[in-house]
Amino acid sequence: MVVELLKGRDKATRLRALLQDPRPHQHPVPAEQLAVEIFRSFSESLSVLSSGVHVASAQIPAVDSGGSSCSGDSKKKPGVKDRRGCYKRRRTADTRVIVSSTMEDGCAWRKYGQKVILNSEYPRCYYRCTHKYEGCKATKQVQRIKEDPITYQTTYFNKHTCKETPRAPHLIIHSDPIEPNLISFQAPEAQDHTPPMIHTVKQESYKGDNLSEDQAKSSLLQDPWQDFMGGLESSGYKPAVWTSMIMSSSYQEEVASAGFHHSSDDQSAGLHGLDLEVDQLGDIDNILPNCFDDLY
DNA sequence: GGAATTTGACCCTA
DNA sequence: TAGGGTCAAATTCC
Repeated sequence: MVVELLKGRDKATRLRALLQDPRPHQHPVPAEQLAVEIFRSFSESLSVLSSGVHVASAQIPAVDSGGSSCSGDSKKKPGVKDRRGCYKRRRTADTRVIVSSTMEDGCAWRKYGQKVILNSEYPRCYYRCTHKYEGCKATKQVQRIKEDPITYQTTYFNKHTCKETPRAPHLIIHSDPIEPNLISFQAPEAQDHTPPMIHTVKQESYKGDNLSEDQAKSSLLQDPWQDFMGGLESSGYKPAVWTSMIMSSSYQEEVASAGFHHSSDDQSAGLHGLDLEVDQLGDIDNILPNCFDDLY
């Protein structure tokens, strides 16, 4: 993991130099390739981190919830009995885990329970959507993190089927069992009604009326980003690592209708998500190297 | 007085 | 059978 983080930081530093250079075409490695490699370093690091945590929790009995209590007494024979008491609600595609400094997410929730969890210092709180009796099955569990008590881990189950929508997009640590390490932002519309999708935006042709090409691009890409950032600030989310931006379906249509091509191929999704961030934030000096420093 | 929260009891799963 | 998830009566809040 350390090796991958160092590689990533090195690539980010080179990308920064490239972007600051008035003659970027003279660099041997293009920015696009560096971005791909940076994204790969993030993925590899998170993959290593994930497998390491898994191994640790299997070897050390007394760790916090997340798989701890299943290991039990070392004298016990491995088998069915070792899973006793390890009941955990099964996660589905609608299950999302968010780590945040606040429990607030803009939705109306009603607390229906609180439990002391084995080996957890803090109780787990259970919430359901206020509109349960209108048929909304959305629930969430909130638990303070043992190692970082000012941080809450919120697990969402089921999508809101009511008209309630959160104010801000969310930092989602994993939204899909197939991609357990994906760190992504998901727009409210996408979170409520559509499965997570990473989309990319490339300018293919411009068919604007009175706006210049730059104005059109700016209006399409910058405004949602500013809303997104504003939403983050208002809701207290301060993520340290950003890897991709997930666009709502309505915004994809908006982008497409203005002459921008969008695609969702897995191979390039991370790259263009990263490109978007670089373009919009314009602060590459701090973002990428610091991401790796934070992880490191 | 209605809505939200608390909390002990019960249910479900592995 | 232990422990996580949910229910519902009691309590608190507005």
